[in-house]
Amino acid sequence: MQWQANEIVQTLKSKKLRVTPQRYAVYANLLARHDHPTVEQLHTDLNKEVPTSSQATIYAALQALREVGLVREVLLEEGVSRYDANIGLHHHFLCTHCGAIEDVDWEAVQRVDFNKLRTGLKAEKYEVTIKGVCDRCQP
Amino acid sequence: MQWQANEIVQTLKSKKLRVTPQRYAVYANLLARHDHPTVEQLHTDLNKEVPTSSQATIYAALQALREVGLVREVLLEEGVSRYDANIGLHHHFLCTHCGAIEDVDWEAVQRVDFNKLRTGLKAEKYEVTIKGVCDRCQP
DNA sequence: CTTTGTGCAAACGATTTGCAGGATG
DNA sequence: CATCCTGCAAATCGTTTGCACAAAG
Repeated sequence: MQWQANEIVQTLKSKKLRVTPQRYAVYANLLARHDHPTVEQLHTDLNKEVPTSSQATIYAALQALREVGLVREVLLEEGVSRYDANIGLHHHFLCTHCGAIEDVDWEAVQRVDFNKLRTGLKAEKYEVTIKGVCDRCQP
Repeated sequence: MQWQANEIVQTLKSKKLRVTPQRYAVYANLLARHDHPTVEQLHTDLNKEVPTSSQATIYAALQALREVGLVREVLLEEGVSRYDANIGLHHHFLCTHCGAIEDVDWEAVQRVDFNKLRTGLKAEKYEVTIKGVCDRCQP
């Protein structure tokens, strides 16, 4: 998926978010990568060439983006919050060896039914987390 | 599942863990409840009547229990580590309204196959996280 | 008695907050 | 030009660590 600057700006505006360079940078970066970076990774990456955003601002940007549903938080490992601009339904694969996280297409996993979920629980959505070993970590 | 003091002691010994009152208390408490408490909840609960364990000790106990596989960490919500002495395979239900977490029997969910997992990924295990509303939070 | 665990307090790291100045619409 | 954002530094919160003493086997 390739995104153009203009689309990104329009998307932000459509959510009534002010388009600041920092916010744009955070969102564009998240759209461009697929490894669910942490705040620290974002911070390092964004400031690689030229300083663009402080940590606090990245946190604020992520929060704003999360509130309007453009970004989601991914919690798979202890003590690490990762962020994902892939909003569509998908599952996750976590390499237990190197910690890499990868999106898994929704269609790559059969649809799950909850046969005997206790009555009283109203399920709304679900997600499958698959753990295993990625190719780079295999013998 | 009702556990007797002796079983608990034997289980700990079988894992070569020294049986201290604090460790025993943490593990017995986790076995007795099913709400995946946080460290803070454990700390409060254990010291309700009589002070038994400091926070640091609870952390240490949980780590020891986790290393031998008697306890697992459950990560479903932001910034909260929960602990679970239910070691068997099971899924989780998370109430999006009140945050309650509930175990879901492995058999309550059909078995999941990964039809088109990218070649190169070797899946070892999986878990389904279901989000929705529990009965206490329904209108 | 040797080894390991406990508890306190200090240290730590990720995230949040207060606030003054700056940019956006 | 009113509103919202940024960046800095200080504050906060969960978790970890160092160390002296105590307990387990």
